[in-house]
Amino acid sequence: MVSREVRDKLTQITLRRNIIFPSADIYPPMGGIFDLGPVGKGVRDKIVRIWKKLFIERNGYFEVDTSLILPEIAVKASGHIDHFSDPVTTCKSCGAKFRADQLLEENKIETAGTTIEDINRLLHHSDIKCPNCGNKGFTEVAFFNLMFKTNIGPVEGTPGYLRPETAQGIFMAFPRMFKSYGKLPMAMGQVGRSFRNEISPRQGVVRLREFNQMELEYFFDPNDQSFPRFRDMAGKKVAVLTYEEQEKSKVQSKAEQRRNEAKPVVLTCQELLDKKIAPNEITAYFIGLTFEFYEACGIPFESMRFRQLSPSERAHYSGGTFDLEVQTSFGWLETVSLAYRTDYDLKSHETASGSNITVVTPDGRRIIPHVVEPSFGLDRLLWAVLEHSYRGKDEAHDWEWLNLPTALSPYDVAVFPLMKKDGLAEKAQDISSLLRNKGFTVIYDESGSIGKRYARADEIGMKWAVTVDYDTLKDETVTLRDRNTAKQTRIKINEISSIVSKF
RNA sequence: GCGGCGGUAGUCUAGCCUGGUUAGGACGCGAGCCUUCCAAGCUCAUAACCCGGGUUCGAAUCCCGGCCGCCGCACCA
Repeated sequence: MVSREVRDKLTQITLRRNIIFPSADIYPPMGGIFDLGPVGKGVRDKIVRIWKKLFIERNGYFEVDTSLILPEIAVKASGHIDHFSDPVTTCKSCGAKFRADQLLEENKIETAGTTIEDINRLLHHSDIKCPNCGNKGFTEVAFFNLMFKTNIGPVEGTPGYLRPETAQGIFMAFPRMFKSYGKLPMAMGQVGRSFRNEISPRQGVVRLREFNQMELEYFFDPNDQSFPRFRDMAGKKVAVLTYEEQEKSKVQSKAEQRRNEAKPVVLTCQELLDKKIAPNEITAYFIGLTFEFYEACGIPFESMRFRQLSPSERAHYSGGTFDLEVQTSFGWLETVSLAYRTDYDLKSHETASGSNITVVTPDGRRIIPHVVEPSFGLDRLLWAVLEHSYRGKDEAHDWEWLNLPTALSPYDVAVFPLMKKDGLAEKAQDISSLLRNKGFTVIYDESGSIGKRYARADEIGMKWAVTVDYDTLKDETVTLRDRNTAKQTRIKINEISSIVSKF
């Protein structure tokens, strides 16, 4: 586990360097909403770039960008009106808040399919006592929906909602996309923002009201759950915490503790299939690909595991769900959900819209495709990446620094003149624009001493720093400093671009 | 939402208990001098009492409410 101290130190850096900071904070603060400064945005963009490479481009999948605003009928169909709002009631004696349906269920009163009026009646005609203070008497049950509601059109226009996940846009675009490109299996992904009006956001960027997702929907014929070229992934090693393993740990207390004490097993993707842990090649493939992605983002193998969810934990329609959890200062943190959603979503939209969403297979069957969905929480991943990259002082650094993978460096290269005078600054600026014109992102810094500038660059995780000194003026060479070792090598100016882009 | 604790420049913090300060310091940032490679030094500058109300001649300080944060509980389809 990453220590609490690391979280505090990192939080100071992210504020001091404006990597992540509270939104609109010239006004009274809002919880659960943050801005990214240039460095945070730079690192996050690079995480997205790697994701796209692996989850979209590698297998020729489609990337789309669907709307943030959804009509009410769509969120009704997806189940977010009914399942995404909690019936909340308050104890009149002690003020504790409860979910009314859970109170009833705990007292063996069936609530499935009941309306809010039913729940109210059942609750107020029962002898249920407050689990907190033991007294009877609850307030009127009210729904609290986690979606942001708005109006489409003028004041009293059609009700609309900010999307609570990016997935629904993909499902609704599926029929149209399939008609022009369609052949199963087919996959579409998108990177975008989603909104959940959390009751009490906590823990920095871990629970946000406005957050970023990277989701891929993989559509396939349920009669063929193989994955094309699965063999490419078959040997990939992953860590998995099976449901059985979680059950075996006999710690009686909280489910969370039970999970934490259970040991993940390291298996290849092929073994996931052989041992029947993964339901199909598709799931096994994406488990492997997710590990590859996280390792590329600098998360150590030992600090992550796919946890198989128990039947009671996963959504009712799910054919199997695995969460990727990463060790952070908050404990094991869920950052990816890999869900087998069956045909639930497409079927719901077909029913609600009346559109025909079936597709015809090559052998003439008319089916609704099934879906496997790897869904990534980008903000949580960004935070986990930062925590794992944090380094304190060491032999090569008399300051804190971020050991980000080269591919996640917020800018490609830093350029410093050894000093401002004698034309060094001008030469360094020339080199900066040369590199910028070649498409590199460059930070140029001439203030303070050279050591201070190295420290500043290290603190935001810059991998490379080029320094212009007096030899540069004589022979067109510069020194290239590697962040991790602080070692410098002298290279020609025209070699910079090949070395820096090599990674 | 409940309970406990907290909120002072960009960051860290002193002051609060025991009301009266030009609200102090450090780091950072900016300008300048100096400086031939890892947060050197000097000068100057920038910048803060979360919001609202109350008590008082006077509130960063005491009281109440709100907002936000941390910890615990609850919640997290």
